[in-house]
Amino acid sequence: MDDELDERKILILNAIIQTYFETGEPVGSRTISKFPGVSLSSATIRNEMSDLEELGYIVQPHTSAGRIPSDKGYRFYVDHLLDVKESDADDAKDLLLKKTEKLEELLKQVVQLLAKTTQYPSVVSAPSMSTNRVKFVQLSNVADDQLLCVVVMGGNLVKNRIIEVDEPLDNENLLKMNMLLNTNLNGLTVSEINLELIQKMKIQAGENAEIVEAVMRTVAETINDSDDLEVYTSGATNIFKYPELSDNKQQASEILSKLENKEELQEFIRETEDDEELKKNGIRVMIGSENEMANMEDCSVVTATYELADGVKGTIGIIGPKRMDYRKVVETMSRIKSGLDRALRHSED
Amino acid sequence: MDDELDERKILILNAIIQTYFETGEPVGSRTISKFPGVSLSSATIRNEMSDLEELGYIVQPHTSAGRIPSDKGYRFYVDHLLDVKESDADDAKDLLLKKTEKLEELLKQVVQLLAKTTQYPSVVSAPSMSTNRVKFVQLSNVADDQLLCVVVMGGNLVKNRIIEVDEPLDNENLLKMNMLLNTNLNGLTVSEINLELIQKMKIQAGENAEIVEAVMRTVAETINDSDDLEVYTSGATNIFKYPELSDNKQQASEILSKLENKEELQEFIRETEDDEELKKNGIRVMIGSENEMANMEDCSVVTATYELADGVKGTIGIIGPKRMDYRKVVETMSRIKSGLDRALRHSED
DNA sequence: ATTAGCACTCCAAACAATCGAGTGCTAACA
DNA sequence: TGTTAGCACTCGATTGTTTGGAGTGCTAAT
Repeated sequence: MDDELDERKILILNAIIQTYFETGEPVGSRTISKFPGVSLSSATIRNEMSDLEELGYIVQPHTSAGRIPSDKGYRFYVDHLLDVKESDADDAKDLLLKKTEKLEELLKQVVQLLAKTTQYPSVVSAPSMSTNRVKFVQLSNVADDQLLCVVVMGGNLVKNRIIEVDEPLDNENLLKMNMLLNTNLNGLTVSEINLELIQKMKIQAGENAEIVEAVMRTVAETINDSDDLEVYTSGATNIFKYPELSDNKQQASEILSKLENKEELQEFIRETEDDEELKKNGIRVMIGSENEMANMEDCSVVTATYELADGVKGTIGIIGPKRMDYRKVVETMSRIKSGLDRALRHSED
Repeated sequence: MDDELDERKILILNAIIQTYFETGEPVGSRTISKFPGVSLSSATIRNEMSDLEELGYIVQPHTSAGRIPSDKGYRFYVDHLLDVKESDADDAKDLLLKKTEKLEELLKQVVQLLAKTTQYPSVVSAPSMSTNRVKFVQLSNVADDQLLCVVVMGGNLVKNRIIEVDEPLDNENLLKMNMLLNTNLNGLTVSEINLELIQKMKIQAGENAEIVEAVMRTVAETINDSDDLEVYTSGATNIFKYPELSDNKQQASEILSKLENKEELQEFIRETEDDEELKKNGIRVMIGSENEMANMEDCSVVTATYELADGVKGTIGIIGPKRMDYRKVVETMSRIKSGLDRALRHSED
């Protein structure tokens, strides 16, 4: 794929993209001829541009307009022309991720930081539960007919639920129950907690098996509960900074809706996790219609995956116009990703 | 204030507002002359309109255009012309508020329901903590150097936090601590938990007072923690349905930003809670610049307060264009408010 | 007191004219 | 042979002009 472009075409393509990034306007041959490093007449450039267009790297919105990069052009830029500064380890000190113990709070901070730094709408998904392991379970009597069930998962993700019961459990039984729950559930992943296991535990429970079963089922539910599988967003209104996304009300509305619809967003961002067409530093760039989501042709999406514990992954991402400062975005994401990884590893010890 | 408008002026004002609600266009005298119930010539109407304008109930965008209601006009409409059907008690069955035990989930459902029903951006604030009372506190060992602190407040609002400790607490001390915490904190409001109290508890703690103090402080922090004071929003993108709010990108962006900025939103929505200029059914309508917030001149805000327990209040609200279906909104809010009140009262028993 | 009639205003939409940035092509040039 | 100057041409954007119509205020008749 490289060989279809000679040195000079690459130079010009780069100049076009750089200029377009700055102005957002189609760029013409004369502009390029004045671009630093290019010393060719506009006529020559026109010829080269004509070739580049034929090869599909740039397009003309209409005759007698300048050229803008096509998705293929952007792709080439991202793959070959973008030199990302490796993030200094020390560099991450400006991250200022407060040592909060709650994952939710941490992620909220991260998404805000991401949005503020990049100036693009940002998304952070909480790590998927499916491979996360139970660390601690506890039932407590909080009222006569209410039990509080608290579950701590890896990464100190805390889930809780109030369970209504018909008759109160006395302290002795509660203690037994807690023992039973912890011995059986500790270290298990969500998917390993199934009816079969509950059945097994019920038998172990002995005497008050009935209550046990009901409670157990709710505990399992609580752990499986994906309501907490939050997606955090921030800076959605940044799209108004980019006319190509917000001039068209229809489109602006679509994008904002997508950002508001957590379920869809979750699903979408998840898809990118295991995809292995990753770019350097584990950061994935999707340009325009490479993203198969509807109404997203004019957007690029950059995502990165962070890891909480072995296999427990979450994603951070931004959505912006195709004319995006990819370098800054990739560098920022890379920094934040590693900051996050570090913060999580720390809290994991 | 009533007496400055005679029967006929009211009739015409009403016709203007009704028509304007439908069309969104300035309405002229001829249109009104054909309005059901009005049998006057356009010329007569013009005279009346001229008076209404002088009195400030309607305005003319420019000479030779029709009239639109002013804030004062809307206010009159809302105060005197709007007959709200009292919400049938049974009527609320369509509410379908699932009996979720977690307040957060309930509120998320409510805000979505509100947005879906009204088609306006909706906001629901979690009840203010300040007057809420501690119901149950528990510390547990979750790892060698980590304690889990769980606090259940009125309305089953659960807060939790991981506390890092230098040395583990043995079971006996943990038990003592839990006793201490519950005896001292139970039934207290957030504001009653202060340094003085902590000091008192420290003395009671006896031997391992040091750890106790540190932990206690964190517990107090956890309870006071207002991070959980969530505001839920839904349907923000509905503003695109109303050209008067979204045609101007600047304004659209402002409104959406406000909806995204939870802190500001929280503060704003709180202000309306204790204000006693309430309308029928405890629902408050703010029209245009009655709301002193910047960039909200073209919006109306309708809020209602729900009550969790004695004095523990939260707010639900919608933001829409001044040309809003006030009747439907007020009725919907009224229904949802009472549905919510009922659901909460139930979970409180 | 009401209304028909009329002159007047002013926005919005349609249309026309102009400008200029940019192109492709050709012919001259190093 | 690759580069460049020059030129005719295209086409969107901008600006100005015209026109139509909805609406008003005022006056005079009922």
